[in-house]
Amino acid sequence: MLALVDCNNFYASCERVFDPNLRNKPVAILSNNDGCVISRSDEAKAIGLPMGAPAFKYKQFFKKHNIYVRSSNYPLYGDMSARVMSILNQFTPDVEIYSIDEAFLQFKGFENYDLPSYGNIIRQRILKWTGIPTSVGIAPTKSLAKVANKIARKYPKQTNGVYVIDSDKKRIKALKWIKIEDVWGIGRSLQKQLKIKNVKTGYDFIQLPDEWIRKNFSIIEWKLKKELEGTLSFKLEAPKSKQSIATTRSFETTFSDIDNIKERVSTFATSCAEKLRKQNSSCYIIHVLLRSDWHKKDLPQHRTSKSVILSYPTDSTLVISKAAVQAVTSIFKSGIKYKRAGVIITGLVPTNNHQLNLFNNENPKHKPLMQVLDSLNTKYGDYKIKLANQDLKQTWKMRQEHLSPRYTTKINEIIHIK
DNA sequence: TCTGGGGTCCTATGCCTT
DNA sequence: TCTGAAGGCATAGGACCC
Repeated sequence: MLALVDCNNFYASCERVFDPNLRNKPVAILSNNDGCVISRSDEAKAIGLPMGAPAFKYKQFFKKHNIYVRSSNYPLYGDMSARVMSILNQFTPDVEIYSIDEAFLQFKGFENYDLPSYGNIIRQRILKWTGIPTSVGIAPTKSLAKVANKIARKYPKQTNGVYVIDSDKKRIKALKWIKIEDVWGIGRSLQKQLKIKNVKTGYDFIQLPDEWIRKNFSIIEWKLKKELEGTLSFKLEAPKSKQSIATTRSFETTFSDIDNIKERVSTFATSCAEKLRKQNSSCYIIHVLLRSDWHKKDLPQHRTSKSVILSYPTDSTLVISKAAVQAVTSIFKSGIKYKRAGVIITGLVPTNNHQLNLFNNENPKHKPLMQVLDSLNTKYGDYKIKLANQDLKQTWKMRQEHLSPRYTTKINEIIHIK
């Protein structure tokens, strides 16, 4: 059996742990740049605040309904997540951290356990030790555990936050209950195709013939069907090293000049390179994206990207930034108002263990230079050492008007008790 | 004025080689 | 030497997740 443990309204719950004023009140958390709503408390959902609501359109709404608004505080959420996950590790050695707020637990050799009560112990311990409420779904497969979790979340009073699918009868009942768009792995596009075939629930989906699914969809949907029928197809995954590292952002305004875009791209490349060195990897593929404002339908649109393949793997900011800037210069079109750019690095290899190229290798001076750069940036934090082509005047800053303190990761922002 | 960001995986396509 | 089929690979783009 597998359990899916999911933190309820995770970001909103994290804010509540440290600010009791927010308890039992409607809370909304905004995305980067305070752009749109990405997490809501139950109270905010009940008022009718939709997921993804653009903050600027909902200013009045927030005010009218006394919704407490917070900017996203990722250092805080990341730290709270690590605490929750370490608690889960006490219950079984087989834990797959699926995302910042959820994890799958596998119970091998737990046949004699009373799983509903075990689920309850998990919930209670997390709540007591971290203050984060969770829901637990238990079932023979991951996809069914997801369904069970939805039921636990939807009916907290009846289920006490834990629901177990351990019989065919319960499985069929659950599948007849769950809407097709709420099934894990069914997104907007698939939902549209399935509605044409009159598939409205998870149960309708498993009635479709295997061949039809195989022909019209990808292998994933076929596996999904097996999972919903009770056959394990998605195994618990071991932690994998990352395939790619990305920094992509929307600009606070649009840019039509190459200089501003080069500066942004250089900054994104620098950030990717720092993340890369933190995990002791090097990369040899650099991918740059550039895109106009798709909300402005009347303006000419341009969406483009370019990859650069290096002849040797590198973790040098200088090399990665130079390649990214060259790439973006070659795809830039004048006369377009660009709104968003990004740098994605792939082809990741461990730095100390990669194949050396006979003729073409990293400039040996870069390694000590990067070490100095990283240690200075760690020491002086916000006053970073930058490349000359980055934003030296600090004119660019993310909007975060409602940011809570980093209670758990910065000593001078720790909670005060009066 | 102001509509997120970071990932993974799959498929279609085109080119090259066998 | 020509030709078509088939497989491998890289790339771009889409779909999905949180």
